[in-house]
Amino acid sequence: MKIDPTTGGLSAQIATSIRDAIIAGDLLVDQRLPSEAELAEQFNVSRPTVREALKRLAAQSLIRTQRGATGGAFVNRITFPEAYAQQITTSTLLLSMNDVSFGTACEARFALERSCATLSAARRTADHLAAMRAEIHRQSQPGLTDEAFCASDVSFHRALVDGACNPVLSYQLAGAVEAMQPLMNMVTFSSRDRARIVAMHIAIADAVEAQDGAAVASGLIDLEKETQMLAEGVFAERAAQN
Amino acid sequence: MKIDPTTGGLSAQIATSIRDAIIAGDLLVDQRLPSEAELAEQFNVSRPTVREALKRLAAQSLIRTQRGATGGAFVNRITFPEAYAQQITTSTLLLSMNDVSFGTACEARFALERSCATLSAARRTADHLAAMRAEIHRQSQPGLTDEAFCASDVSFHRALVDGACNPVLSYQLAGAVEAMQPLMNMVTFSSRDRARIVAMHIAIADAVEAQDGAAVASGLIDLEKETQMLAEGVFAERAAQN
DNA sequence: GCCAAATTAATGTCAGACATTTAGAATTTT
DNA sequence: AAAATTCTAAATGTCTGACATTAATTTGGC
Repeated sequence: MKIDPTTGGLSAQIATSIRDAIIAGDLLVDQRLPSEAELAEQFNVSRPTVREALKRLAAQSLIRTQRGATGGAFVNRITFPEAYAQQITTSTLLLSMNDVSFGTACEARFALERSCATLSAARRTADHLAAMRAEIHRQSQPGLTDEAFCASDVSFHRALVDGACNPVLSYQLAGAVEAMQPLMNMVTFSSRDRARIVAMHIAIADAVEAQDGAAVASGLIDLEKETQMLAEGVFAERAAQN
Repeated sequence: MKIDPTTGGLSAQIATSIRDAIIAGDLLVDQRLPSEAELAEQFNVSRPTVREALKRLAAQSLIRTQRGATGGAFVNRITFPEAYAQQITTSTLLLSMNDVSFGTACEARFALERSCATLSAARRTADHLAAMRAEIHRQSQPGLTDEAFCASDVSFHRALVDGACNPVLSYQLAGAVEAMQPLMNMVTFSSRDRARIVAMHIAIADAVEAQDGAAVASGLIDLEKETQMLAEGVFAERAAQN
């Protein structure tokens, strides 16, 4: 574990050093790191400095710490839910902080989602279908808030993605789909808009049920067009008000 | 900024509290947080505890710190390269730590990559094409190490993805494509295998040049089949040795 | 009026201590 | 002898206080 004295602070260097060891496979999952005192001696720094480095790694779920006699820092097995959460946080902030246009984000989102149309049509189980139908039903309820409508929309698409039965695909798409939610919330839907979207969701669900991948993909294309058009209208209206 | 005393340690709670404030928009980009001493007073904890919390946030690129008289912690604008790096780290570890099969990861990767075939065919510039051709040339050189061949393969696909001219798409796919590299490195390619892969790359590049999105997608399907077949062979051989 | 030195406010680091948690060993009790 | 309890040790979590380092600001001298 060598350190590069040029970059950042000491704690950052130590964190990088340990992270590289984990990535390189020098430290295996569930392996215990030396105690904080030992690390401090090894790196020739004080214990608080080591602790800051360990907190950095803990923030990325690379390690977990345990108190007690046999405690210490352990290399953590990153789980899919943890990775989901991290990716969604990063993606959401990236979009909200970089003036990404609605059109660009929307295009990326639907392009990615179309990638699992074929697989989802082929492999979806009854559970996935049921989840999609349930969300469609929820969306059709009158008096739903915009937030609730969007949340249901996200759940619908998540069910579609999960239908591909590929956890890696689900993970990658989670960021793309969920990170869009704040942007989607900027668009308010009239009840007529909602009806059209629900109709498209029904068409997609029908295609998934019929295991017709091409129809699923074309349904998603229609939905993207509709979404883009709606957003354009909303933004044009807002621009006119100013 | 309230804290939930039930979960984790103090520093984790403080980090969560500040992170939520950033996500909610209470703290804007480039806005300065209170000094460590002030935060310590606000949360009624000591300075080291606050520092550990800040290090957690710094590890996620949510804040940056600056020393000096006007220094402090500032809300950081997450840049695409930073987000890339984080996503690649997370994705790589997720795959390597969870016994994800080569087939599953490969399927996800190509499915995602196909999603930008149409866009890339339509929008690619001369630069993207040149980058693809350059990588094909590099891959054709004899005596290349397996690592160098795989690295060039990744660069080729990155150029293809970037051709879609959608930064959000590039970002999302970076994780999928690059995270596969360690798994790909497990497969060693004979010179005959390489020749076939290069031929497929040429077919894809030709399709991109001709702006034929369907041909790009079908080229990617062929490439996925070839890759899966090669991997199957390698794994079968390894199993036979044991 | 301009340049250099002192000031100041902030983070970065260190040292030592105490608190808390937990596993395991030692002890006591049944 | 076995089981329950207590004790102990090792580790992280936290606090206090101090000093080092950095960089903007102010002040002083020319």
